[in-house]
Amino acid sequence: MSVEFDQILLVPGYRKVAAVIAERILSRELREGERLPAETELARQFGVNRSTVREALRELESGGLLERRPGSKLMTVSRPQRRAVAKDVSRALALHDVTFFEVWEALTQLEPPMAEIAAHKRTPADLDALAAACRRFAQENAETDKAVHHAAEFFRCVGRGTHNQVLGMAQEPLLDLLEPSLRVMIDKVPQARSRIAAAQRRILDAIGKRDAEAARDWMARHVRDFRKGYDFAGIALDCRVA
Amino acid sequence: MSVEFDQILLVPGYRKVAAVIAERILSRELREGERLPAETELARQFGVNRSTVREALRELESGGLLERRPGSKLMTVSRPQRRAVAKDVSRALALHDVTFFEVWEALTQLEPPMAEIAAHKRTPADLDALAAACRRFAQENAETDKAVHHAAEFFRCVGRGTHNQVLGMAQEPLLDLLEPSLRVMIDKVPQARSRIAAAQRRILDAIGKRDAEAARDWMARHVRDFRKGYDFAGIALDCRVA
DNA sequence: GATGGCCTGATTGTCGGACAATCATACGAT
DNA sequence: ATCGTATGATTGTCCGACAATCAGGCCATC
Repeated sequence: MSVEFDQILLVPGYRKVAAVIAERILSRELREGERLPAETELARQFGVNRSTVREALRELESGGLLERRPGSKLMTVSRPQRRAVAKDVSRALALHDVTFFEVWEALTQLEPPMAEIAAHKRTPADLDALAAACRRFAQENAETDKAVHHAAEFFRCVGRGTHNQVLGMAQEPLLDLLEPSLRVMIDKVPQARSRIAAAQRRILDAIGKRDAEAARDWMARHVRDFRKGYDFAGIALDCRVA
Repeated sequence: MSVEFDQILLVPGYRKVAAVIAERILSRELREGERLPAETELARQFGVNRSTVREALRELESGGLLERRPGSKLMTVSRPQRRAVAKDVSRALALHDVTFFEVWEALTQLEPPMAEIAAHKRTPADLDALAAACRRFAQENAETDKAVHHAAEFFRCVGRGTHNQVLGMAQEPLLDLLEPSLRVMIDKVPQARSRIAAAQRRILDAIGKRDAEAARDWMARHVRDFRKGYDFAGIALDCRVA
């Protein structure tokens, strides 16, 4: 029988400092918007050098737990912004060689239920936002970039209509990853713009009438249409996104 | 008419350095596992001080683009690990006061389709893993912590069975957020363990037989059961997760 | 030949101090 | 009341330093 030892792990100071501050934020002992002490003061309190504190701050900053309000020096506690987190997720997925198919498949599973829920839970304000997004896509779709952006924005409005942050957060990286392929597709498929606009109107209408079933169905068609667009544009589905 | 100027933004050096290195990694110019030059060398190349380089490295490290293999000094390029990214997501959601209901609702929408896809795409190896997870839950469910962990692990196995990284990544934060409530529930509801075990067996069976419809249905029931468990255990659904 | 000890150089983690640029604030002049 | 200025605080960046650890080579011992 052999003697076994656990691996001893020595955590560097900057990570300990970051962990302590992060814990304070997670436990809501430090509230959002609260200003952190100056670096020298933190260094004094933790009993480490300012350089060490700064490295810890960089870690927390990139994690979105701290931010600096524009034109201010002191760091303030903040909740990670959805967009920023989503960006990290899509970056990670891209590096893991996610394919167009995987993104599309996830869309087919995620978006229809979201439309259904939005039909139930949307407020008048949500509906206004959705209508505005639909209008914007119909009117400003000449430039490919704008068209793509507005198409994604429509999905986001549906997401907000669900009043479910978890679903909204799950959707966000999908849209990031969808964009590049959507750009190619809209460019190459002449009828793409009109078909997207038509689908958006149907979905908007269904959500407006609180017709959950119709919202789900039209959203399902809308997403299925993307796949046809891929085929038509000659985008290989097993090709990685980035 | 007033003259307007765009806000000028001065990006600190450590962020520029981080951005340049990140771009190299994203563009796959730097490949996974490749070792980064030493800090002094990087400082020389970028023409900045080593402290500045170090702050940039902390940013990339916490983003998962760099890591240090245990027992090594040089940093190596790495792809962000799914678990780490998911942890960031669930942390963000928790800070945004996500409720049990939102998590549960997302589960109801996400898991059944995943079971359906897994029934189609699972390999024999996936099935083995799923069966093992099912067995582990059935056998080691005395300690609440183990039971919770194994229940989550079963979901993860289903996720892997979909062979869709996007869905897998969407699922992961849900499981993180589910755990605390599941812990309370399993503790307070006597029949929870047996019901979960039964549902797992049904799902496993359906996926094994490639019966997509049954897999979806049983997964839907499985998740719906959680809600009953919440009610039974007296967990308020509109209560925030953390 | 394999093992272990020892030396040397490279690298990181941490420290202390320094300084210019910017921010916050109060004070005073117009 | 508005503007300019002085003053102190804070950050971004730099320099230099040192202990601890890692990597690799050399050598003695078994």
